[in-house]
Amino acid sequence: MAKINLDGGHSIDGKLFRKNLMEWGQRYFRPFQWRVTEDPYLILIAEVMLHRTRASQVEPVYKKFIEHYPEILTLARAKKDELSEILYPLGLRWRTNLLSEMTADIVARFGGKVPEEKDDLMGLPGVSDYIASAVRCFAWNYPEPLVDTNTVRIIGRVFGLEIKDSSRRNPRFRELIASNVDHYEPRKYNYALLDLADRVCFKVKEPECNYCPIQESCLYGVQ
DNA sequence: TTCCAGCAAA
DNA sequence: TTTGCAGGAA
Repeated sequence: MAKINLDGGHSIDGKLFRKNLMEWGQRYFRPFQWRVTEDPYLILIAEVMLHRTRASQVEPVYKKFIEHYPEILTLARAKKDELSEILYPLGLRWRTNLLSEMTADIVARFGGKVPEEKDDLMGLPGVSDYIASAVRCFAWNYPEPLVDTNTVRIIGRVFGLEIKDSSRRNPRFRELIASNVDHYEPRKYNYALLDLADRVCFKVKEPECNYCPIQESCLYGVQ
């Protein structure tokens, strides 16, 4: 019975938490294009696009993008103006340059293959902890913790922690998120967390706790 | 800690 | 019209 208990705070039955979450996640899985592939290149591209950008906004751009650049060598040969035109609707225009630099780096230092090691990924321009972890989890199924605005919100609510903008850099949050990752099916687990954040555990709108699969583990709303 | 930058939902 | 978004870099 894997109990999680840090600093004498709230403790949960981690095994039950994961079971409930993943059963729910299987049912409500959002089948985005970048989720039905294990190609690390495609997953990396998606993660870069999802950076501070809604999935619904990414969908049409991603589709068009991979039609033009189905693999990394076609992207490496891309014309700059065509690339920025495709990426334009996403905003954050510095993404174009970063993506070019990232691509060139993968070609130059890793022979055009997206590296599998965490440190190698994090050495790429535009790639830090979140994207490196996401690629490793979704492409190779490594049990990586994903620390982003969504997982911070869910885990923060479960453990009754105050959630601030800076919480995603808080080691305590990172520890809690890491200690709950499922080690048998990490990909399924992390997708379920992101889907739960989108469909139930809303940020601004009041979360729909009555429909939440992990309600019994969660301190949110408990008196 | 602050900026990023277009878009869609509210 | 305002608000907030699958983070990273400065």
